[in-house]
Amino acid sequence: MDDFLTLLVRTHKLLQAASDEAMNRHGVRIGQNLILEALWEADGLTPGEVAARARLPITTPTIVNTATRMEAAGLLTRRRDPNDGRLVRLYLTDRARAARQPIQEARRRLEDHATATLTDEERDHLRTALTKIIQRLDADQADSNRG
Amino acid sequence: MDDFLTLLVRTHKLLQAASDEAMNRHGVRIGQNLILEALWEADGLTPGEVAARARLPITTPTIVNTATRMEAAGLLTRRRDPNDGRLVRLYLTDRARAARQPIQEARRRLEDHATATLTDEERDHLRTALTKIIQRLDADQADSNRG
DNA sequence: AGAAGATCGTTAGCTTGCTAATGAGACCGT
DNA sequence: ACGGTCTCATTAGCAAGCTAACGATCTTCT
Repeated sequence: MDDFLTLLVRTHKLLQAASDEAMNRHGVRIGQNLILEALWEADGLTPGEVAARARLPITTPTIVNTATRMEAAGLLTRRRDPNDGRLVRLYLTDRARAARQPIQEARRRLEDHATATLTDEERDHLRTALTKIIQRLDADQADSNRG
Repeated sequence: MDDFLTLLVRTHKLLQAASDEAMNRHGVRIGQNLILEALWEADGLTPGEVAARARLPITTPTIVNTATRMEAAGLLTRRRDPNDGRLVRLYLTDRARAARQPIQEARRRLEDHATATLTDEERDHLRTALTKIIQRLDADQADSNRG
């Protein structure tokens, strides 16, 4: 009988691998997804804005490094903000915009596939449990940040 | 309302961070845990054996690289097998053996803490759901490995 | 106006994971 | 006995994440 930590890490690893494989077929790596999602919603954000608006906590240096790889892959371009020389704005290329539908579709299908053997009730329970754990651990972090 | 993939990645990230912090207090990093667990059970395994017996799938190069860091940190020593020159055996130091109880205890406490706001029933549901997902995705992998 | 401070992106350097390529050693068949 | 093959650990090189340090630019205060 495995402990919960192990089950969760195992699930995460399998899902990340499957996500990466699915996205690869559209010329995108798993680590680029958060940036794509943010820029699909609002093109021309700065790295700091992407980090702040991403659906998951991510640091600015990670955005910058990933953006560099995406630039090399022809997925986005960097342009200096004309009004504030400190800022750099990230703009998606046509290729990155075209990948939106297929990638979102692929991720939705993966999620459905992974949870296909669960009942609706089990899916609900799963979301509830994960949400509770996140709230609990987030609260700890807030505490430690307050010192 | 977040999708399941996001909830799971978020949970994983928080738990990994908390695990790493807990283990740091005993001079061990999160990535070293799988090797420690394997060698606590059976000291003197080879990198390949550690990879095969670890509680989670992990590749041999990852074992080798992590073992190098652990050697530098004084957690283990490498010794060539006298009967087979290809093999390298990994032996824990006293320090690594002494860390066993506190680390296992810390991980157990973390797991209890993270799931403290769940009912027993919710915990059961969670394990069931994760197990089902793992089985599902493992089956896919087996398929693709068969070609 | 000019210095001090705040706010950016970036770089440096680390850990953890992967796949593919290397090289040393054991084994097997002739 | 020795050439080919198989089996190991290791190395090389990449992606993705982090914290800390750096350097450029804005802002603010006197």
